[in-house]
Amino acid sequence: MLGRYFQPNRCNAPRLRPVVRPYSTITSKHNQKIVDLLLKYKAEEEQKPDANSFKVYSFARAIHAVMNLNHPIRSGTDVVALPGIGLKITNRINEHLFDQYAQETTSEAKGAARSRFSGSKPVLILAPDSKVYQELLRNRALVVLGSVPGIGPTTAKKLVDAGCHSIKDLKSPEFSSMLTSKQAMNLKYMGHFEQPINRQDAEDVMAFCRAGLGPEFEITLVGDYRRGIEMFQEIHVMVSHPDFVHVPLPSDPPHIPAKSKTIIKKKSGRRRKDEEVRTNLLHTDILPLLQQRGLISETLSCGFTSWQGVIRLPGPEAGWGSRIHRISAVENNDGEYRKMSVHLVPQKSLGSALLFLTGDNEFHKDLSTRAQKLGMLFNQHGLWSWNPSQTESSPPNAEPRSSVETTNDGYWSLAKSTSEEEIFQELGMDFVDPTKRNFAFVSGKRRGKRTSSSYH
DNA sequence: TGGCAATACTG
DNA sequence: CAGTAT
DNA sequence: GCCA
Repeated sequence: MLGRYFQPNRCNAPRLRPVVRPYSTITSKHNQKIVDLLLKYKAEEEQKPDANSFKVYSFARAIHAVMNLNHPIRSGTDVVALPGIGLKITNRINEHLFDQYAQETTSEAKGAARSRFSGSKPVLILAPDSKVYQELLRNRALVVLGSVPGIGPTTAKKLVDAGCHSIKDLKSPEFSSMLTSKQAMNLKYMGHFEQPINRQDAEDVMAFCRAGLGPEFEITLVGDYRRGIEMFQEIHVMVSHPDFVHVPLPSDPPHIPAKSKTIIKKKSGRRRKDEEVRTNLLHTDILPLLQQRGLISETLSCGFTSWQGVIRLPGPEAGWGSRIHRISAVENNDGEYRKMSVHLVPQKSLGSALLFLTGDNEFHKDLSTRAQKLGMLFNQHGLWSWNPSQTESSPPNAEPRSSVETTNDGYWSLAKSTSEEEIFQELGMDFVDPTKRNFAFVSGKRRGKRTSSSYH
């Protein structure tokens, strides 16, 4: 499973017969056009290199359902209740019907007589005030509004019932006031976030940050970029500075509760956190600078050492323009906008943070598991060793001063954290190139790639 | 959110 | 014919 | 893709 064996080119498949279509001679008395439409979608899915066979089958089922109809489909309501036809196909059929209707009305306008007599197929004519046409309009509006991220079927229905029928309508204050702040933001940046980010975009952003923050800040592109991915959805940046040195201890005291003893919850240190939020370089320097220089456009969430939000792509250095120009561009929502995150990391934790922020998820989970098996703990701040309580006479020279009052059973001490190499070494692994940090590697490392076939 | 079908090929 | 790959 |  998991598409490990997919063949990029079907022409290489050795024993593939000419594509067998269950319905090679498909005719429908009343809905030929719609059957053709669905056949086209089915074929499209089949062509894709990573085709989903269940999806293909679903189209086949839908085609079958339509074929069995003994009356023409006029709108989605004729078809939505049919087994095997769900929301997406209903919407596609509606779209098709609407287009067909528009086409026919224009040809009617050109010459009523001609279209009346030359059309060999039954012509679908709908009065603009007919119930069926209203239904098509409503469904079309539901689809359009539902295409805004964060607006689902429920909100879409509310909006349509309130008289909102298009994205343009939605942007008027009357309707945009019905949106949550998140929905409003997704509307504002519609068409931006779906757009892929390429490596050059990310490099431009990094260059812009470097120019804006000054030489003492060390800036690294992490996430998908560092794993060598060509196109991705979000830019992740790691920032460090010699003045930012705070390395928090793991908050969960014991790593493996051999016996589920009383769970110790220490909520001390709150005041500290508030204090740090104010003095943190992220809040005092990085974010204000990036904002003033016209990069940051929106803040989605802002935590202690990390920020996530929306930026305006600055483009290559030659096209950065003036600060004023960029600021006004952001104000007018001009330019290209993408999601970005910034993580402020102490230099001491550079290696573990790099590992943590580069990912991917599976790889990083694997590291955590390996650490656990060694009785250690891996997080973005470091690889930690657990030192059992020093009731015995072995107070290690690590850094017991930072043990705080976590528990009486022992304390965490930082084993390795400054470079990826030393962390790999400590975990007993060879260095893994960032481009190899993915599920395939993790699973391949565990056991040689075997087929699932095994006899018994 | 995750399970899902049909069939040609293999031995 | 059943298991498997697609 | 659909559906429970």
